[in-house]
Amino acid sequence: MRIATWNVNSVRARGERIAAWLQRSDVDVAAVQETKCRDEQFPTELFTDLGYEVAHHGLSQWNGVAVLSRVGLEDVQVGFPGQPGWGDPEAPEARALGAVCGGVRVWSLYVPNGREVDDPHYTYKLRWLEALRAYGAERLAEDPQAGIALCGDFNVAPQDDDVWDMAEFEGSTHVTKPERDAFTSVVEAGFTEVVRPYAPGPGVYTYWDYKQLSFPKRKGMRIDFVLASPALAARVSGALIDREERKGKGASDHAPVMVDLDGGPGDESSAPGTAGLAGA
DNA sequence: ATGACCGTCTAAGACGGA
Repeated sequence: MRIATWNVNSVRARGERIAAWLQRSDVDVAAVQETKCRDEQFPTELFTDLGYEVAHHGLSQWNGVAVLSRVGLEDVQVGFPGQPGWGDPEAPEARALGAVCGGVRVWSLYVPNGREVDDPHYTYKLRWLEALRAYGAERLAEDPQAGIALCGDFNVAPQDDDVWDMAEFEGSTHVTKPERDAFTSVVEAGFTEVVRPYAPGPGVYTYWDYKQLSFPKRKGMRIDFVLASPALAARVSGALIDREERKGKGASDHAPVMVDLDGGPGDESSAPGTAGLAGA
């Protein structure tokens, strides 16, 4: 079974491109972030026409998360228990959607950006990650064998090698110790980041700014991850950051990230001739 | 070449992104 996570930066601006990528990449389950639309604006038919079921949660032109699956989509959860809110009055944003697909609970997560270190949005980001850790820890305490994938744009570069030049990030969000500690806490709650072993750095990223020729100059950040529960991590057989999809006109500023799992629907051993992911 | 921001809301700039 092949799962993917991708911050698409508007599903309306890029729907055809997303659909073509899904089909070309033989993806079974996709966790999608930054759809930038309300539910009634989501181009559902683009994906149902390809055999995917669709769950989307979007409240405005901001944020928006979806799960697309062709291996079943059940028990949809809008947000996770304890998810912090934003605004006045404070309310949860459209940043988390979970569904059980092919026996795996797949979460599409869009962690708040943080904006600036001295911005209230930064503390919101830290609270959000702490709440995610607490939720994940609770789920694993209830069922240590649960297959859970925390997929998404974490908006944290956990290691110095995850940005092109640490000196350029002096005083910036995404690389501060509190953010990295918050990310590490989710990992230490039992969720292994399963992509890095197959796509090691340095110089391997998932995001490149649209500005200043960042992509051709290879100035990127690794901020999109798949964090797997112990039972799920044991099934991972490969992973790939598809930087080809960042090329050309009409690309998202994030690349899709794919992970292959042994067993479950679409297992390679039961589908001869299907090539697995080779890694970086 | 992979090429010098992009998307949304709204009608010219503001906001968010990271």
